[in-house]
Amino acid sequence: MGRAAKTSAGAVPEKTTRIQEINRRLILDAALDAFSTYGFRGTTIDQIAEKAGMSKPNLLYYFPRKQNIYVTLLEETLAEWLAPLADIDPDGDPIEQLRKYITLKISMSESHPAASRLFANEVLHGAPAISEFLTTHLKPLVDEKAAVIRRWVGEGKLAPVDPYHLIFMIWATTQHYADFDVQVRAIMGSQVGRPGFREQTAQAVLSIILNGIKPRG
Amino acid sequence: MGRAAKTSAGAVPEKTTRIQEINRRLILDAALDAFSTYGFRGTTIDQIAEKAGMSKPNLLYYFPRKQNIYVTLLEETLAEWLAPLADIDPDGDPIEQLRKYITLKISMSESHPAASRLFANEVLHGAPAISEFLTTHLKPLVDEKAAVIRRWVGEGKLAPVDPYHLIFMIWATTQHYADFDVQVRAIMGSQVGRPGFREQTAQAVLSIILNGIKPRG
DNA sequence: CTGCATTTTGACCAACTAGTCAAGTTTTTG
DNA sequence: CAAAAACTTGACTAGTTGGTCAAAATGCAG
Repeated sequence: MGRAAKTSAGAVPEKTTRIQEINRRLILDAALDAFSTYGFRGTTIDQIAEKAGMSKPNLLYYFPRKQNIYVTLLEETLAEWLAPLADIDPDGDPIEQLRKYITLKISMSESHPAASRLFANEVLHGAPAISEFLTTHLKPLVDEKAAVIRRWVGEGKLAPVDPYHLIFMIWATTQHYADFDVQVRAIMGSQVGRPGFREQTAQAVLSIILNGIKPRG
Repeated sequence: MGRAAKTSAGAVPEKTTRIQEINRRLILDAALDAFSTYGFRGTTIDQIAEKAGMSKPNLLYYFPRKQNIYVTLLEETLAEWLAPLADIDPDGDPIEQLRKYITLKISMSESHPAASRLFANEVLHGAPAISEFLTTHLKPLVDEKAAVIRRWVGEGKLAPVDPYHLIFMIWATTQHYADFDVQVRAIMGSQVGRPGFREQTAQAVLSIILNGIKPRG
């Protein structure tokens, strides 16, 4: 499931024209919006086509299957999503590195909420299109960084904590603000939109997690 | 959207027969399974009927609309889901109360993962069926408990922390294990099924959060 | 400006799906 | 045990939706 023959970086790139570039982008942007809101099944090709400002057959000229659009979006998102984790420097100061990581994740959650929801929805439904990616790309990267964190713990630079659960906690907490936005808004009301809300969030999250993993006498 | 005329506790209860009780339960159990896996749009009435072991018209005899099943499930889930929060004792020991709350939430996430995913999916898609519930029931309860936590902070029994963000962090972290189960399994592999995994999870989560909010000298 | 390649779309179709209906079967009740 | 009430279902319908197709419009290289 989820093989994107035409769109993946397979074999011959086939020259892309100017029009192709523009229209693919229009479609992908419209589709991200729709998929992240209504899910894969809940989104119709007509919806995407209308948002993208073109006819359905025209859209299908660029992406012959609905699945293709979806998979392309996930592929585009995943690399970007993982970059901050990869950037954790094993030789840096542990608390500082994790502070940077958490801050970046919260920032991404605010600037790309649709991407976060697209991914959340996919995983929530069993990751049919990306389960392979999870084991072949995500797991190795997490294993690598978990080893770094474990070393930091061994060196007494962090309180004894399971690195995997720490990473999950960071993911869960930061993505929560994008994925459960409606709930956050229902509870915190107008505060959410206000400038400085992200800083306040970052401050609270950092305060709890960083104090929670600081080495203890 | 989402008025469940026949199934809500509205007006006359109308005597329910033995058969009704059995079949409604069969339907709801089958539907929870399906909705939590495939989402509302991704689930067909035929699917639910087959899982429940009855014909589609028969299912529709008990729940005239697909929406009714969905809303009934959400209503059933929400009350149960909120109970642990309501149980936080304002007169208890802060750390102990929060330990109990987190432990209970992790336990629920493991024992009712489908319910957690049903709810996550609903909120992720903008909570069309329960946005009213969020503001009329959830918000007041959270406000109440947030006030308690704020008082604890004021009394120096907890480190200065925003109560709302603390609650969000607890929700996000505990529900993560149900909602992102596939991802957790892809990364932690066989460990997840093993006995004692829940205890290990609880230990890690409690360690970070409780140390993160312990009053600091 | 001409001929070929690319792009665009109206009209259409087959598959699917929520919900209906009338006619049967089973259960309950007096 | 007979009549009424409750339950069950095969066959059907109307609406939706992913995808096709052939023909028209547009862009572009020489």
